Amino acid sequence: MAEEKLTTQAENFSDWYNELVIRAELADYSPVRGCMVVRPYGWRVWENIQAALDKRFKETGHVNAAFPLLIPKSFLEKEKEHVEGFSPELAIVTVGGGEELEEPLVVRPTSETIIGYMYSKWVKSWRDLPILINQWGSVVRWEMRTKLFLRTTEFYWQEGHTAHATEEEAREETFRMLDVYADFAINEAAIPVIKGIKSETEKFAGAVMSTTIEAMMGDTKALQSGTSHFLGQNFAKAFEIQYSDKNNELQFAWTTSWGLSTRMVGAIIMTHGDDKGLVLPPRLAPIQVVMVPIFKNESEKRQVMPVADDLFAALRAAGVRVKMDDREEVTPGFKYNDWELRGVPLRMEIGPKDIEKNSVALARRDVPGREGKIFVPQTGIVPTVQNLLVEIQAALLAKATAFRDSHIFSPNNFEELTQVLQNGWALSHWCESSACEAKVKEATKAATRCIPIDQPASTGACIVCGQPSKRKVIFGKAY
RNA sequence: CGGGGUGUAGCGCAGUUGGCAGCGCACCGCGUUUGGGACGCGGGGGCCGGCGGUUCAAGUCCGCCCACCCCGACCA
Repeated sequence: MAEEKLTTQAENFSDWYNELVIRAELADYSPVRGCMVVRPYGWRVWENIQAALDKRFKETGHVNAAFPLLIPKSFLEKEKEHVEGFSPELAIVTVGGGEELEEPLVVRPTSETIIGYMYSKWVKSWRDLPILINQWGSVVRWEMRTKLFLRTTEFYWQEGHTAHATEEEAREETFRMLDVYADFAINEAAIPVIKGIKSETEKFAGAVMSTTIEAMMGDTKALQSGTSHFLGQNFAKAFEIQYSDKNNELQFAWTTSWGLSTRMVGAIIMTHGDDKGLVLPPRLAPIQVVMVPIFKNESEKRQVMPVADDLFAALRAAGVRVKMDDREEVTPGFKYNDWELRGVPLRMEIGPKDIEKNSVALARRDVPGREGKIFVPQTGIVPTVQNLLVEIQAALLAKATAFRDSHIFSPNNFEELTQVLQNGWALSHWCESSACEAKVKEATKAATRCIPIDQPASTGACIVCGQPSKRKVIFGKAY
């Protein structure tokens, strides 16, 4: 049961987040360092994310499968950049069944290697391509500093792995899945994201090109919320994924991989949450409408409950995720705060006055106080609620977009760049050299987030060194 | 691994010159309450992070160790 007030975002955004995750019962700390327990309420959010993504994966021709958790250590070593990137954060199993293993097994940090190995077995002919497989699972990366949902030692995600006959096809796939992620983020999570390409230093270990959707959190820090990689032939060569083309010539395949994790839950919390707690987008909320019946005594209860039950049944029959909070040991006021903390988009209050007037009170989570509370007739409650949920979903996206756009700046020089990065992102010309990127990081702790894909053609001078630049990049502090 | 901090009930904390281990919230029971975080009465719950030392006596003093948190280096 919730206690009193949350730390406010202004007081300490990080404390606000940590307290909220615990008190809203999304997740809890586990006895194992850096690992988290996803509690039922948090997991239902993840399940809704999974459903929305999985539907999109299927629509774009992908199928699900499952690959092993344990991978021979030698597999990781077959791709040079991949092993360099991941070896510091591997968990390694050396004993099984009481015996020292002949070859140590790594707990997968990602599955390019073992899937690459399997693809080499499955691919013989151009007719075997493309292979479009996704897997839902978890991976382990031995992180130094962890934070619930954002960075934990084990995290849950999906990883898609595809193999194609041509470079062009593989590049198309990379961007197709980036579009899927962006569509999901915007239309399901109500998080405006910027699609872009990662710099050389920020890209995935082993990729030729990494793309990302970047979101701005409520403290203006950036969160990479999903990534899609064009792997070129790097893994195909390391694992000998080869096929005979139509001319019977042996070719290496071209592969991609793309992932989105439970980090998305953290993104939702930090994009929409406020000082009263969580604010969940209706499309992903485990509970879309919570009903709070109000009565003082048995006689009022006998009047109120049958009507409340009927409304509940009508909403549920219409597919609305509705919950009746019929606890009698806590007051309605307590319930209001409790469900606001948990981010339920819409609250319905129904008491004796409503029975008299054939009305109910509806309170929007995204509009605080009296302004968000309206009285509507019980008649037609289903469309009323459905329309409001759609409205709330749109309002969340609009609000988050306005917030983000008001915190993206266009500094004119390096000095201004360091200034604006204290309170947002910078969109600037950049020569794409690692040296200039490092200088910005040195001065501000901010890195390049991505080169936005959708940007008007322009030429300019690198904000750091003044060399000519053809594209703008986003700089920002990141999680 | 560097810098800083904290370990006392589930959570947040107090504990004076060393002298019966406490408070608030949460939890359990009973009753009254219930349209924005109700109240009364009665209860349960402790290896005071660990080990060692000083002392008649240690949550308190001394030493060592451990864990966790925050800030950096690394990261979806």
